[in-house]
Amino acid sequence: MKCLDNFANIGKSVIIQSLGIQKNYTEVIESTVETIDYNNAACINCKYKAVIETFGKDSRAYSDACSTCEHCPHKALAHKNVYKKVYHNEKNRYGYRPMLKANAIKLFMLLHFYHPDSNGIIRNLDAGELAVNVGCNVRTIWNNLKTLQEYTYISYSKNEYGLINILLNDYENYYLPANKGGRGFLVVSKELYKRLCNIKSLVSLRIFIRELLSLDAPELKGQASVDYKKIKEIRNLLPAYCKPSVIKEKLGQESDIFIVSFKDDVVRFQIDTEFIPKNEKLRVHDEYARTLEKFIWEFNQNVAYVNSGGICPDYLNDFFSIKNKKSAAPFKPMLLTEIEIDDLASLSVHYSYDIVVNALSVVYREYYMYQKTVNNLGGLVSTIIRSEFNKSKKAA
DNA sequence: ATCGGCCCTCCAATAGGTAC
DNA sequence: GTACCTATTGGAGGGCCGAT
Repeated sequence: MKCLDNFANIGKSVIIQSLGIQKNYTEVIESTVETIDYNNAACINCKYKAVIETFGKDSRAYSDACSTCEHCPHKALAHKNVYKKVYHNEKNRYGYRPMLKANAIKLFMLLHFYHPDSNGIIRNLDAGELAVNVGCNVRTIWNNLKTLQEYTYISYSKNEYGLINILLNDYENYYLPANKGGRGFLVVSKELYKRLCNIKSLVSLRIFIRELLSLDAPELKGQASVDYKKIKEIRNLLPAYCKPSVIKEKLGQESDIFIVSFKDDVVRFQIDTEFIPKNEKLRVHDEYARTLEKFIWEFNQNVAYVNSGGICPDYLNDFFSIKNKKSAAPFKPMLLTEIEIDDLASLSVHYSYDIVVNALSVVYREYYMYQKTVNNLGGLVSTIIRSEFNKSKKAA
């Protein structure tokens, strides 16, 4: 029985594709800005007011007058409401793949818990075990693997022992920064996943996972536990047959993730505090800190062994590389402070654990091996990560 | 391979909203 | 009020999906 990770990172783009792309819609965002009030007594006979009223906005006179007014001691400010129309087109933003059925969604999410490597490859999965975790028949697993491959979510093959090897097609994009086309990822704990698996209806699953994404939106900083949605907004996320009555019926069913209530055409979602995205991230942070400590400890255990000619285990290859041997200096242990571990754990939540450990190996080879002091390990590691992203973009 | 159930489409009836 | 249009609802039925 392969062990599931306690947490999985799942790309937001692929989640949204699997749930179905939202219909295009426009949103009017209202905000207030402070502007200079020219009805103010001091302005009435002012030259600059006259200039602003007379000259075009692209003229020199106009812009000079504006900057004069900006610094005028007599100016009075007024609040003005501005409306901005924002167009939403998810197909452009997230890309398109055919949407999935409930068991396919569950299977796809489950795969992320089998610690894919940095290329998104997972080896030697047992179909029967997947079936137990999804809560379906083995044949359903095989059928859905086929579907997932057909829809280009994954590639897979069966080896001579009947075990499955998987490639998560978009995995590398999950961790790209926004300016490189990354759309971020959702942190899902094993416990949350299990509860999602308890949701039988496809419509409910779509609504609730969308709600998890909403609560993870950057403007909420992932802290909110309550969200309101109009039935109409929910309809936009669903196939056309999902009339308000259908939605209400599906949301009426028990859920152990959200408490749902209605008022007129507004639905109130309240998430179990345990599963607030922010809390999921706090817990995964603690887990990464523990894992890093263990990693450093194991690493140091290997230093003496490798120095005396022992062969290092595969997962430490990046640290004990042949390149280092040429320097003839013996390998040195790594001693990290609690704060440094904490910083690295935070970066792992942001960029993924593997990427951080890989960057740490760069620090080891280029700094620690030469006894160079590192004042701000977190800063250095994130600089290395960002430059890696830039490199990979040039290569592509 | 087959069968049942659920997802989804289609359609008609009704309710609600707006212009005259 | 009437005419017209849109939104919503419920139901019938097709067909695909998932389970055996």
